[in-house]
Amino acid sequence: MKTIKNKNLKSLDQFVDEQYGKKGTKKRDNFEKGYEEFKLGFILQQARLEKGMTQEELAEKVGTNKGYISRVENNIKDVRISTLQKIIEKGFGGHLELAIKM
Amino acid sequence: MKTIKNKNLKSLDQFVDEQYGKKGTKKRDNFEKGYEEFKLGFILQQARLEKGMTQEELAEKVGTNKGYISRVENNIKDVRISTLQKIIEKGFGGHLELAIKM
DNA sequence: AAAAAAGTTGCACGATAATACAACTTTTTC
DNA sequence: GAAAAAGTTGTATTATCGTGCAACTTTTTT
Repeated sequence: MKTIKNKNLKSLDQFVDEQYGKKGTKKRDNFEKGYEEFKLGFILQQARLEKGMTQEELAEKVGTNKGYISRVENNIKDVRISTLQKIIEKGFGGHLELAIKM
Repeated sequence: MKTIKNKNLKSLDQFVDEQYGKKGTKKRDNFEKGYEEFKLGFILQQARLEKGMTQEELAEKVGTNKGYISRVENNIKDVRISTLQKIIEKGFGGHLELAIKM
C-alpha cells in the first residue's frame, strides 16, 4: 500500500483547455455537448485522488470492482443516481448534492 | 389548457415536517435514509409546478409519457444521470448541477 | 354532482446499467 | 529496465430503467 501523490491533480478548466483547446475552437465546441457527463467522471476522479485512493481501493469500499470505477471515471458508462450516491457515500464519506440551475 | 395555481408549493422542510414529523422522531429518522432520492423527486416536482406545467406537458417536452414522470416524482424509479439531464434541459430549459459535499 | 383534467398504477418489451472476472496496457517503483 | 502496481478493456450475465399504452383514482372545474 502506498500513497498516491497529488501531482496529477489539476483544475477542470485547465484539463479541458489542454485536452480540447480553448473555447471557440471546433474541437472544444464539440466537446461541450457531453460536458456535464464528462464533468461527473472528472469530479469523481478528483475526489478519489484527493483522498489518495486507487480505483481498486475505492471499488472495494463501494462494493464493486476497479473495472467499473475506471469506466465511470472515463464516462464510458451512464450511471444511476443511486449508484452515484453509493460511490460518494461509501467511497468518500460525503453526499451527493443535486441542483437545477436555470 | 389551464394554468396550475401554485397553492400547493411548499418548502421541502415544511413538507417533510408534515409528512414525517420533526427531527428526532423515529419515523423521521427512518425517512432520512432515503432522503436524497426523495429530494430529487421533490425538486423535480417543485420545478415543474413553478413553471405551471402538468406532468403530461412536461412529459411531452421531454419526450416521454406522464406515467414515467409520475413515477420519477414519487421516487418509485431510480434514474440515470442522462435522463435527469434530459428532463431538466428539455423540460425546464435549465441544467443539472452535481456536487460532492464532504 | 357531473364532467374534465391531472395524476397514479399495471403490464410488457427493449435497452442498458451494474456486476464479475480475466487479460491486457500503462504507469510507477526500485 | 525489470517487477509491481494501477488502470483499461473484453465478454458474459443479471437487474432494472425507459418507453408505451391503457385503465383506474383523485383532484379540479363548471
